[in-house]
Amino acid sequence: MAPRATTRKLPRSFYDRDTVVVAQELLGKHLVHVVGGVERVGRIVEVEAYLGPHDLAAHSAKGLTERTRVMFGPPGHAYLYFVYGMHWCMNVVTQAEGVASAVLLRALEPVRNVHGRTQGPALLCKAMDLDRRCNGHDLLSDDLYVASAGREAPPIRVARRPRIGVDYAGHWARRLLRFYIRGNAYVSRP
DNA sequence: CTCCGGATTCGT
DNA sequence: CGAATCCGGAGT
Repeated sequence: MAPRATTRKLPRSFYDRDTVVVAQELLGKHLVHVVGGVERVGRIVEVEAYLGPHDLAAHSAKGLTERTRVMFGPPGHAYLYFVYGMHWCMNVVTQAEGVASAVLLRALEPVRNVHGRTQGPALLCKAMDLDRRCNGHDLLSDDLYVASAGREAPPIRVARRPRIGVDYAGHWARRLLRFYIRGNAYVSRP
């Protein structure tokens, strides 16, 4: 099936840039996951940047381990992790291989075939059918990727706030590394 | 091997 | 505000 003329898959070079820039530019883009012939699509409305091993809130601050392996890999891949014994959360890996940075997807606005709530990183994964099977997945594949939203996409205003749930990270907890579309109803914590 | 705590969510 | 619920990572 030919891709829609109004949306285009983002190239590797989109992810191979400064993580804060990638985070902000992901807002308004479409996350696409094709499962069993069903194309689930959500508009990204809230994200957080995790900058690398020096960022004490980032998983990669613990160094290269089995869990963080994908974060250390090349850009444009999905890093999914399991937390609190029950939840999956999805990141997109940014910057060059060896630079362990990523952007956490925190909330989506449903576009097509999305069931249930999407306000929060774990709810987002549940609604989009994302779990351990997607960890390490190439975002230039045909079943999991991010696409531009098309020419009809409205202009957005971006809000910057501290990241959620990283109080253990000292001064890094106060950095303004959470970004969301101002006024959007699907933001998890406006 | 054991122990600890988490980039969350839900119910009280 | 505390429980749910499991696994990676750190320590013995």
